[in-house]
Amino acid sequence: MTHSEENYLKAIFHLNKGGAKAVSTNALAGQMDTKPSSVTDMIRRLAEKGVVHYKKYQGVSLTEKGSRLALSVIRKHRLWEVFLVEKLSFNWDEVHEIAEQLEHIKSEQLIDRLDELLGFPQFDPHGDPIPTKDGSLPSGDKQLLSNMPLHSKGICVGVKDSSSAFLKFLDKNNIALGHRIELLEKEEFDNSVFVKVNDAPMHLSYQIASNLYVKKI
Amino acid sequence: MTHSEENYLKAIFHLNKGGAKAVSTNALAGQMDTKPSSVTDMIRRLAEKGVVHYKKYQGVSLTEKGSRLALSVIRKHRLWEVFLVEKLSFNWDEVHEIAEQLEHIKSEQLIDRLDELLGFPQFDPHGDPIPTKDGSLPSGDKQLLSNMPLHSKGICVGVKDSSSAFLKFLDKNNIALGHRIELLEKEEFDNSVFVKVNDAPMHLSYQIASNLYVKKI
DNA sequence: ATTTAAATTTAGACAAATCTAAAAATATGT
DNA sequence: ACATATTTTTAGATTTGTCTAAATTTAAAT
Repeated sequence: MTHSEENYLKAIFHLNKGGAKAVSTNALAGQMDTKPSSVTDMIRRLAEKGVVHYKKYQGVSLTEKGSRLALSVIRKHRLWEVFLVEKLSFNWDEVHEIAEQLEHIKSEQLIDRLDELLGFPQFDPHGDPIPTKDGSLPSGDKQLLSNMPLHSKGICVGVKDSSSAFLKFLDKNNIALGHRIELLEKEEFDNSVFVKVNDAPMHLSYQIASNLYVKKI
Repeated sequence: MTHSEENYLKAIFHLNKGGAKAVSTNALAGQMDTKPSSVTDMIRRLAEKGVVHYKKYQGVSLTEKGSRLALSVIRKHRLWEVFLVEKLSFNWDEVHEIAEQLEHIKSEQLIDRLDELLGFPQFDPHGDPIPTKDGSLPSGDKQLLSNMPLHSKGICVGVKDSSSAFLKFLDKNNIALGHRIELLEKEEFDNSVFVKVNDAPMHLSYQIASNLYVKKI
């Protein structure tokens, strides 16, 4: 697979997430920032390689093989994003462009060991789930409080940092597994959040919010 | 610069190392594992971009600009090799192919931070010097004690850390500029080294060894 | 120095990935 | 349902990087 082919597979995968029906040529052209005619050409090549289903005028969708490939590229992208943030101190909003390049590096072993170095993370810095080696996505309904959309509600289901200092803090502030959490406001400046925990309003630092897993309801 | 163009610059740089005269089309074709006619085409493109000097039938050499670019690619290659060995536990003989890909990733910031993460190494896992950000190659004969090959001998010529604490330590242990140093053994576990300083055997921590410059003899 | 050999360049072609402009198929509105 | 609008595909051209085969230039040898 060339870089460009991998990017098309990724785009088809993302556009297909919502509905189960085929992706239109125009939609794909929009996503790829290219012209519909170019998309048609590329789709034909991809169909010949057996990674997409394609019938003229009927849109395109991934085959089993194409889906595996797309997930593998997405896995690489998100693992590299974690690396950039965790190991090289990039901000979560600076890493996308670099990861777009790194995701095309070809070495199974490299990715396995990167995964290990990072402690087998389940989510990338944007809160998106990282596909596993065998191609399954961890359920999206569990995510870090810091990654939840504004005004969403959920149930506290876990912690990322399980140090006793952190758990003690949660205890002191009456935050526990099973408690309801509502995200009221996000502070741009320091990424801290205003929440209600079981109707008790409180202000949590980014430190805290980025270590609490919440299941959306 | 495209990946291919960067690879040509690198190849020209390496073939030029020995003699000062221009690199022949055939030699370059050999290095790049391609045909001489392809090389001619590429050289013309590179000349138009002002990164090589080229006169028909007279061979090719790097301009100032081309040399800077080549060194930058080599720097990336060698830093990634250090990363693969130090952080991902690859063997030194497994990293070349992967580094060939990683060296083309475009981000100044990425390389600067990688350099920092690795502790500003001067040599790659094969012992080749890593060009600095400003494009100078550390001379092969001065290097950190911690980077010296086993059983090599040298003269202490400088320190990296020049804090008084460190200098006091050297004084107390009778290590000074001009003293002979022989590297007897390296401890895998903590990277400490066993050395003889002017025939006096001693055991130095990695802390120490990675702050002492030695000139090979 | 003249011929032969080797190195280098040109000419023409091809695959990948893109574009523009025009044609064909599908969808939409009343 | 029929005309019109939208979407999609085709046709032909371009760029990058490569190739083969032929022509040209430089080097070598007797």
